[in-house]
Formats: sequence, C-alpha cells, structure tokens
Amino acid sequence: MTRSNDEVAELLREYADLISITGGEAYKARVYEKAARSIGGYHADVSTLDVKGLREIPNVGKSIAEKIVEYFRSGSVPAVEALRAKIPAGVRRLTAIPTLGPTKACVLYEELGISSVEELADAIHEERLRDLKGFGPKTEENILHGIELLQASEERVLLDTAMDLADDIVTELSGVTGCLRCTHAGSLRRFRETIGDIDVLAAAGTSAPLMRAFTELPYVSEVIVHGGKKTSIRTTRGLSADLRVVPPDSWGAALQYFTGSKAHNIRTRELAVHQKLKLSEYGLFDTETEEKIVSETEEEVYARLGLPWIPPTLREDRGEIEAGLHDELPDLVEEEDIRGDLHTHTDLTDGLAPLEEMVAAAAERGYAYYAITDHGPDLAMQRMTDERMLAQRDRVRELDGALGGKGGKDGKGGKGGKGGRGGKVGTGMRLLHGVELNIDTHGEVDWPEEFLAGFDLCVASVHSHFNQGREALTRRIVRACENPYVNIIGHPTTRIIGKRPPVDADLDEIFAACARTGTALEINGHPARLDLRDEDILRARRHGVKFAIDSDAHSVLHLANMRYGVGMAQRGWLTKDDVINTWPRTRLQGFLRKGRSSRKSRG
DNA sequence: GCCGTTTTCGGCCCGACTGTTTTCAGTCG
Repeated sequence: MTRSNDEVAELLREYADLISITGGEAYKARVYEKAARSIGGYHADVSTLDVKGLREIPNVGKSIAEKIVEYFRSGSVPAVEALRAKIPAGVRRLTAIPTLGPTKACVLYEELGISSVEELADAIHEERLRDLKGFGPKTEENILHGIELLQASEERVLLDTAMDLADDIVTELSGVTGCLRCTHAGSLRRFRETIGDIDVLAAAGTSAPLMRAFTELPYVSEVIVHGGKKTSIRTTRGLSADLRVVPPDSWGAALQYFTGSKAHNIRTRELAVHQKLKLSEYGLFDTETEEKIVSETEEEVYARLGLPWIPPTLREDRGEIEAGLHDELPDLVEEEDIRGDLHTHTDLTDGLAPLEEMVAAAAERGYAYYAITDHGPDLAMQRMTDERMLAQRDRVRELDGALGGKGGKDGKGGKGGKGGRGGKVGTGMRLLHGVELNIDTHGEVDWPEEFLAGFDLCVASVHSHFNQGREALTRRIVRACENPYVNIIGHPTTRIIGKRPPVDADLDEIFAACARTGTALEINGHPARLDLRDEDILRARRHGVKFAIDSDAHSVLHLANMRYGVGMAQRGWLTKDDVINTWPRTRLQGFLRKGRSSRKSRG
C-alpha cells in the first residue's frame, strides 16, 4: 500500500502533466509539480490534515489544500477528473518517450487521435506523421528509437552498477592530456538509490580531446549528442552518460549545478535572484553588471548565497536550504565514522567466505569491532543447529582473543575510547558473536530466550510471508522488537529494488516500537536493498529511533557496500549519534544489553 | 496557483542541443 502522501503526490504530478499536455500555462503545471514534491517529502500524513494543516506544507495554498481534502473525502478531484476526461491516460504515457514532450504529445492526440505508445509506433510506420507541422523525418526516427529505449530499459540501474561505470569513466578521462579535474556529479554524487544516467564533469582549457576520448570509450554503443560543452553517450551496459567540460575557473559553479537535484537548484537560483544575482553553471553573476562574482568552488558559491556548503546527499530540497540559512545543517555521519559492521555472514550459512577470511577483511577495513551474524535454524536451507552455532562461537572467541592483543575477551583495552578507526590495520578489533534470526509469521524467532542470551547481539529479519496483510505484518515486526534479545531489525521493509516491493506494514507503528524498546533499525547497504530507504529514515528519526548501518555482507567484497548504507543514512539526515555502530564499543554494548539487564534483575 | 528583502499583484530557473525552422520551439537536465 502506498502512503497517502505518495498517492497525493502522484495525483498532483498527473494533474501537472495533464495541464502541460492540454496546453495549460507552464507556471501552473510547475506549481503542481512543486506541491507534489513537497507533499511526497512531508513528514506528516496528509490524509490526517485539514485545510489549515495542509497549507503549512510549502507550496500548498488554498486551492491545492482544498483539492486534497476533497480527494480524501470523495475519492476524486473534479478538476483532475475534468482533464482526465479530455485526455486518455495513454497520451500522458507518450511523454515518457525520450524527446517527446507534452507539446508534441498533444499534437499527436489532437491531430491523429493517438493515445498509446503502440498506436504511435504504428502511425510512424504508416507514415501518418509526415504531414504534421514540426514533425520531420528525424523526429520520427528519434521517437521510434525512444520507444525502443522506453520498452527496453524502464528501470534505472542500481547504485553500484552506476558507481563502477562512473569510476571507470572518471579514471579514463582523468588521464587525458589537458584534463585538470574530473569527477562524477548528478544523482550518483547524491547517492540516490537508483541511477538513470551518469553525469561526469571535467575542467579543461579545451574540451575537444576530452569529448573525443569520451566518445571513444570501449563500451560506447551510441553517441547521442556531441557538442563542445556537452556530450552524451549510451553504453553497452544499458546506461547513458553525459560529459560536461567547463573552464577551470567555473569548476565550483558547474559542480554545484550538475550535482543537482533539480529541486535544490531551483531553490539556490531563487535565492540568487532575490539577491539580484544570477546563478548558472558558469558562476554566480551580478544581474545588472553581468560581472562574475564567484565560481571556483562550491563553498564560495554557497557562501555568497548566505549558505554553508551543503553535502550532496542533502540536496533534494527537503529542508536543507532552510536549515543552511539558519545554520542548522546536521553534522552527517560519514563512512570514516563507522567503527564496525553488525550484520555479516560466513560460509557456515549462505555466505561465500569462511569466518577467518571475513574477519581478516574486516580488520583490513580498520574496524574496531565486527559482528558475525549467520542465519538461525528457522531458514531450514541454512542447516543451522545449536551445535554448529556454538562451535562457531568458540571459534569467534578464539579469534577475538588472538586479535585483541591487549585486554583479552572482556578487556577494556580494546578500542573503546576515542581511537576508533583511523587506518590502523586490525589491531585490537573485537569480535561479536551474533545471529540473524528469522521473524516468523507470529513475530517469534528461531530460539528461546535462554539460548539467545548467549549471543552478543541479535539481528532479526523477515524472510518470507511478505503478503500477510498490513495488520499482521505490523504486529509481527513489533513483537520482534519487544523480544528483549532482538537488537536490530534487519532490512526492515524487505524490498528488493526492481523485484520485490516493500512489505505493507504500518511503519510508524514499527518505528515507535523500536524507539520504545531500544531496538535499532537497520540501514542495509546492499545496493539492491538499501532498506530502510531515505524517506523512511527521515520518518523513523522523528520517532527517536537509533540505526545500524550494515553491509549484510555475504562475501569479502560485500563489506564495501557499507558506503551505500552510509549514503542512505546521510540522505536521511543522520548524525553519528543516531548510528549505533559509530559509537565506542562500551556505549554500543550498553545499547545491546537492551532488556537483558532488567530481565536478570527480575530473575 | 503560490509566494513575498519586488507582500495582496506581478512574476515565476537557466542554458545546451536538436530539428525544423529562415529566427525559433521543444525537450532535457
């Protein structure tokens, strides 16, 4: 089930598109788009708000507030229905075809009655577009090509796929003579969960050698546009990439511009306009004299607008401008702050590497502590038994003693204090023996409390029965939180991006239960999961929940997925204090004791 | 239709590229 806010945002986006297609005024469509964005990102559930409450949402005024109230009252909005009656849904769908916007879609419908992608393809093949004004042979070709692309690659690619390709492009271009700087920008720099295309930015005196090198990369399947300032390619990996080359002294303004998001850029440009300035990718200019004021670094550009430098992961127009103006930006958690990974697997269950290899790789990353959390026996295919788990524990204790160097098993020597990470390879990394429990349909887990008491920490996750129904699923996860031995809810919504939707549960109820019981929510860094996602993190944070950013590594290589988890956490505005695995070990252990101490005192 | 250091009306972000135009409109990011 979608959130009410998402539902309303989609309705407003549809209305905006219909306004554009029917030739309505552009500013009006833009207003609805802005309102849709604001509502999608708003913390409170819009279905519970009245007109007054709704009007407190930015970009929502009287008219839109009344439409929303009407929507929840009667299930529809007359103004939207009126446009829907004029324009078949398929016409809106046409605008999803690259190079085909609302104006052309409108012409196609009005002149030829075309109202679906299939009809459009037929019409082109029957040469029925030939007489339309503004439609030449090249346009036909572009549309047919666009339809192919639309059908072939509806989906965006996962973060790691894009990151790998971007790293490759940047490395190649950085080696081109005359290239002074080169980096990726766009949604990838903002760590959005999926990526539509890659933006690469370079600084150089002349662009031609870079543009040429870009079009000659081995995985280029097509050059889409080829100019002096911008070149776009499609790659054989199914992902497009843009290269912009700017003069070195425009670097900061260009990086700011091409990092986006669009909504963030609109806000920064508006700030500029109000100060009689003009912001473009070439710099910040005085509107009257057209004199360039700053452009070399992002910091300078933001500073001149009255803002501190804003981390890319916050640039979504979700309050970062306001926070910046009031000097209230969060001090975001960084990958360097992470002292350990609290959810990892070995080949004892479904991991690929033996315990020793995983531990060595973790030590290599400079962690102060590291948890092994193989699956419990409920996932039958993992063939877990009490004996196997206890044998692993013995081995973990041995390894821990060997690594500890000083202080022994429970020693205070470890890396409790400030030291944390800091590049020291493996010295004193402490091991935690944990488990990833399965939350069954009733909220019970694999073992009784007596057995769970032997673990240093327990992650508990849903692995099956995803369609239990909202109420049962919510109750199921809340019960797991109430188990005094469950410390972390793993991949809380169980989504697999592009394959499995999030479970339909009342997340706010779960978040409240986590806060109440001292259970952390996981931010799973696997690029196909990224679970919780950014907007859920923002909501959970309001409940006062703590988080664990984990790799859920099933191999040595997967330990590096921590970076994506940190990216999500930043997009959720989290600081070090919100994330339990940035804490010194002693503080972490206090959190992990959860209900256990009270149990003991009761017993 | 929303908003305000231009506040109850007037103005809404900016530039590159392409294709169909012979001076510019549409699309995209």
